[in-house]
Amino acid sequence: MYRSHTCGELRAAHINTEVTLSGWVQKTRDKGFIIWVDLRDRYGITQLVFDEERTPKTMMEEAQKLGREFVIQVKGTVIERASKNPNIPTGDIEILVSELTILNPAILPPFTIEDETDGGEELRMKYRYLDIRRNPVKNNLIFRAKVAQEVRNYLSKEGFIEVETPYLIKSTPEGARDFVVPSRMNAGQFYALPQSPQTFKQLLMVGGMDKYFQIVKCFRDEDLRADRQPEFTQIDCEMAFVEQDDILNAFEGLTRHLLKEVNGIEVKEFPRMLYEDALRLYGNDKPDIRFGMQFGELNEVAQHKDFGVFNSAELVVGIAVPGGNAYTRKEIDQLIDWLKRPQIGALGMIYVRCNEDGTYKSSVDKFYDEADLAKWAEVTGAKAGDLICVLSGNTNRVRPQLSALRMELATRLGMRNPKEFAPLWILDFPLLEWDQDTQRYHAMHHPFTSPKPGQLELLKTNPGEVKANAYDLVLNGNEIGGGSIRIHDKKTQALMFDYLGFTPEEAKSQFGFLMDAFQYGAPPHGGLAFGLDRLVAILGGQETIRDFIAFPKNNSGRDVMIDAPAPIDKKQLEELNLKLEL
RNA sequence: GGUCUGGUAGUUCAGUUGGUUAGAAUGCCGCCCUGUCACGGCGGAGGUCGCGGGUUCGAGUCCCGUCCAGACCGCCA
Repeated sequence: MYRSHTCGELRAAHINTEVTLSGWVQKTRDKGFIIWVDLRDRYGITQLVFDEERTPKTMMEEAQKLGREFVIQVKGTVIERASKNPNIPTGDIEILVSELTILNPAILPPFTIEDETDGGEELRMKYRYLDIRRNPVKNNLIFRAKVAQEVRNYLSKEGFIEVETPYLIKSTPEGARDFVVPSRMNAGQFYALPQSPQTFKQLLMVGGMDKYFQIVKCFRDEDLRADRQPEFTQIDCEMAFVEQDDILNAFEGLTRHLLKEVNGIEVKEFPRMLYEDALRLYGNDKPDIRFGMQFGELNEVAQHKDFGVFNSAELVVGIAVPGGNAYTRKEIDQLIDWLKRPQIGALGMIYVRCNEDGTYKSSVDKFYDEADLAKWAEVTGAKAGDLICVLSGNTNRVRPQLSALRMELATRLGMRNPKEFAPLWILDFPLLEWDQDTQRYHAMHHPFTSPKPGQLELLKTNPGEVKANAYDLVLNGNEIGGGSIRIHDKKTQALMFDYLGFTPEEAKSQFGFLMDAFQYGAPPHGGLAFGLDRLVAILGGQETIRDFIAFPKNNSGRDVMIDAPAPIDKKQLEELNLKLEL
């Protein structure tokens, strides 16, 4: 028996108990006459004690040699500490060791195994197994397991069946780049790893599994971000015989369950906002509504004077920054520089100071008088002491720019409290999106999304106007889930592929199996998928998803621990009928 | 594909206008220490300044190239 207790559970009540503990040496404090060893495992830290009076000399010497991260086993007696440590749960007791076994010595770790480690990102990833011993990472993984467990609890209770779908599937040109796997038995042919189990879950609906879910890995061969990994996990869900409201209610229920069970927070009914309103009021389709600073469109109150910049703009729009009047000229200039960086790309910014005495001072006083500026303040909701920031130009460019400014300022003002949760449904996404590169429409969500009832005809005349039965769940400015009511009849699906520029042959070869299935009695269905990594990070109050993934990839898509990807040898290439040209 | 930031001791970082022997903290090693828990004290070891080239009497420092890491834009149905 390696252990009778964990390193986190012994208390004053256990005093005089004989125990066996195993774990890692966190730290030794050698005072000469007495040696303390902090023994650590997943559950906590328990202090071991060796001293001149009570410990045999040979064991004393052995204890002196213990190094950080040695794996040891001890037998001993729980005793009361002479001086207690109120900072840890086991701080009232210590173990007077009677037997010490070194199960495995350890070389020095390249960084300290502590909450505030001295290790940089790269080292931590290379020695991820050491990083996982640290509380912040360990707790994140435990937190993730808790979320996944609660997802299963809730959905199972609601009658959902977890079904696994294949990872080796077929490449399709729509959407993200596929990860591709060569087939040895079928020379010159390739599987693709799924970007999502989309078509399979729809086929499960045709198969009569009317409530399906799966916690599943998905793969997209695109560049990474702090919140984007090439392989990531979705909570993938689908239901048959449902309308949009049924789906929204079902997964609002799941989200509310998670917030309650995981974060201990009760949230009221989630607000619902139309896509076009989100763009108009917040400049993007995933607004953070923990704070205000809504957009005020100023065309009507700013395009009647001789200011050419505004007059020629498609959109003049501003936000009121609470307390922003306190910014110095220099700070405002820095803000403008921030906006002008290529990543944001704004051409400039007009600002209005809302003085405490009710007067206004703007960077465009030459063109606008107090009455004009008062109207701007009214439209943007600016109060005395605020700063109105105004951008103008092409609507599709200005909205994201002002949105970036809104988020940046809210972050600086501490208005994005990670302990606060503001979920929000975004509804009625456009079905199609114009793609400049290919000069055609492509599906904004995916090609299986159904148009709003009665809008099919509009596809022929105004494709960009067609709204979809598509919805996103947004939490604190992050898209945590998205889905749609699907097309479930062959005719409509064929029509969609046609509008998306597929020839009937292409549609048949790529998605024939789906359209075939639709002929055999496909029920109306729809669903949604949550990004689990991101959801867990947000529920955990953090920005980056990497520390909620046990073994994440770095910025270049590499696993620096196992050093993957890596070349394969000639024999493997030959078996796969592959030749490299490098 | 692009923009920006960084790469100096095991680790995290500092290093001035280019100028003698490249520093600090922490970790590590040794000795000491009668209740530590961020233990303390004394001493010690530890460096291809990412790599390659250039400018210069002289380069960690300036220039060019390159590699690596991070953040972002494009991309992510």
